[in-house]
Amino acid sequence: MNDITRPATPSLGRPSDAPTLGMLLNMVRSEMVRTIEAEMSSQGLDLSFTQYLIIKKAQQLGAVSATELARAVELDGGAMTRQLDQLERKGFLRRSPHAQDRRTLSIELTEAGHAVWQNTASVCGQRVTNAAQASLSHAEQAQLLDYLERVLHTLRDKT
Amino acid sequence: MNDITRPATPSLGRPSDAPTLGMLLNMVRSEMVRTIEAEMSSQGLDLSFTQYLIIKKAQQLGAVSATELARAVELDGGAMTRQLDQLERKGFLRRSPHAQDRRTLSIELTEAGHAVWQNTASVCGQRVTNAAQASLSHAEQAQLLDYLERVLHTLRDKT
DNA sequence: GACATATATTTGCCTTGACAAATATCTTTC
DNA sequence: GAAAGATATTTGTCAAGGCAAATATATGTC
Repeated sequence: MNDITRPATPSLGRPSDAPTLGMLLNMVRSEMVRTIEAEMSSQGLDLSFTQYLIIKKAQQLGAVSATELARAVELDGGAMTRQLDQLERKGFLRRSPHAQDRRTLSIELTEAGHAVWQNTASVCGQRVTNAAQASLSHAEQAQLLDYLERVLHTLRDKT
Repeated sequence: MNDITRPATPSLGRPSDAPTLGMLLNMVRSEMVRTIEAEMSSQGLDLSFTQYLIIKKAQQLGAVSATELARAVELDGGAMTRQLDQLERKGFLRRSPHAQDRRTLSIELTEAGHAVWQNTASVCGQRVTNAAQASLSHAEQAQLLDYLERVLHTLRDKT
């Protein structure tokens, strides 16, 4: 019965039940997220992947507004407010009023925030990222990133 | 100030603020999901990406249990129950008792389910997948999938 | 065969993120 | 400079998914 429902595929291509790009992205991403969170947890650091990204970006960008940060990590503004609440409660960042624009916040890592990034979070991220790509040569790793960037731009520009 | 906080990166590597693998996967995946959902919506088909995957898998696998289906699309069992509720309500699939095991359900696409997959959902998925990979040659597309599969297996086996 | 253990499905609870409305504050236009 | 429109943040609401408990049924052990 399977022979009938499965239309003859050109036998040179990939098997018809091989994971497609969307499915694969789904799986690789969630596996990677899980692993990074587990790695941080094993170091006694209780951070979600989203919070990991926020701290990373905050560290890269220095003082930024919530909106800029939200754009940088592709997170909804409302969700960002709540994540900032949590990260502020944990003592990793600080909201201060913006000098020129009273609507805007200036968000910055605290000392504890910088420390947690340098000593733990970035290390966990690096370790997992390296482990994930361990079966690829350096050239292949670069190619993978390049392909993904090209796919991203194609999806955004065209469609 | 930025010059200080940003440690000198080997200038041959990628710029230190270039998106990393995790971030890129995040972005590409969500863009792809959004685009497929938009494509289906434009065809008058109201399906989430998760539901798209469930129908796709159900179509590939024929009659399956909820647990098998859940594993196939990497979805929690509880979440699967609720998705099946919705898809059953929409008339795209059917739950019947399993002949040998009274704990288990046998899940199968209805005629409407098969039709919606063949005529609309799979077409939308194909269109978006192709568009996403349009800037890659066929060889590069195959390589991208291969890299992602290798990354996935590395993450799963090792760590 | 009774009992302990394992598995399938469902349900409740909780957290997260998207979306929209509310509020406060710029910015532009006249 | 007042009104209209744009932008930043917060809050409410909702749907989705993960986890754990509940229930029903199989399976393995003695």
